[in-house]
Amino acid sequence: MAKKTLSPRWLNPREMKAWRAYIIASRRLLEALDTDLVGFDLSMADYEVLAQLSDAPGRRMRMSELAELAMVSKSRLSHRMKVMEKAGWVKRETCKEDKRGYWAIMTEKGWKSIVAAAPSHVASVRKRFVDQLSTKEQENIAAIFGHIQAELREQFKAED
Amino acid sequence: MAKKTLSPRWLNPREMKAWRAYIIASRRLLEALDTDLVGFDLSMADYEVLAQLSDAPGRRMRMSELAELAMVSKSRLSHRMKVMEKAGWVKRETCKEDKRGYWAIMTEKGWKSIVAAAPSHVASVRKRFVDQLSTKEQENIAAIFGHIQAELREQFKAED
DNA sequence: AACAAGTAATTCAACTTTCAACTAAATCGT
DNA sequence: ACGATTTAGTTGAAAGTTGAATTACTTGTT
Repeated sequence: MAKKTLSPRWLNPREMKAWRAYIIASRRLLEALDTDLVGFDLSMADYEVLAQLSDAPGRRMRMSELAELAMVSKSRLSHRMKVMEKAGWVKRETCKEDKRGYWAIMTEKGWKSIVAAAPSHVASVRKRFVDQLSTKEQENIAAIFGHIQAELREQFKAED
Repeated sequence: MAKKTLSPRWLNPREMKAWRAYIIASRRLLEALDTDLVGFDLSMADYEVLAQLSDAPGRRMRMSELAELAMVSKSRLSHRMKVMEKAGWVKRETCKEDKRGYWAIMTEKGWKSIVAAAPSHVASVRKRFVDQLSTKEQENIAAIFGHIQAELREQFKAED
């Protein structure tokens, strides 16, 4: 990868303001949302795993697919699943069609946990984020971050 | 703390789209920015610590203030400083005016490291975020996230 | 059929972060 | 000036995360 060393273009005040506002607010926001879940013994990451699993048909999903959807590494998912299995929220079953694999399965208890946590979590997301935005702003955010995400994928491809 | 259990207002499709786009893009973005720094042996968090320190007069700052500005816990800063001290990027000196405290001081080597990393980091922030936004969008982002941040502070106060 | 290459998932070891406990110094109230 | 409280910062242990190595199975090639 060739490195450009010539004259970096520093951020101008407007750019800096956008970047700092975004990064600082995001950190605080994520922090707050995580804190809001503490009472349910969940982190945002674990919530996401359970939420994805609860949406799957039969509330079961292959580990890899779950890792993908919940945006965590396979290794991390393995570790978290061990913890959540101990808590009785999920279990694992070997997969008959592909014996290398496992099904992650949400238990009744796990279902109850996520159902209990969801309203509070959604309320947090509303209060701290969604309800702070006008309709127009919501659409702008969706467009902007949709674009950034798409561009990241492109950039990733381009960098091999 | 009283808990509202009555009829949660789920997110409508527009709200959901904004929230998901934001949260997913943000994760990927932060991931990419961190990856971009790997070659400099820095994480975003460590970069932020060094950047803040390098901006301080005399490139020195009290630990607490540095923790505050870099948005990390005191404990975390202590641990990271130990690592960065071992790497020769910073050192600590007891504070004469307040003998409980310490000065975090950036070394010449640390200064060189951050100066070496900065152009690449700024280029990443540009390429992956800032340059993806129009002038108007930059202003919108600054306004929106400035507002969210302010509101978080309010909410925090209100919750004691 | 045999074997190389690829894939699913876990495990191990190193590292990072958190949380609570701790030390030492400063400040506050009386 | 005295004890009580607060503040600055560190520490150690536990929990979480990462990435490479590993195991076990599947797929593709000849």
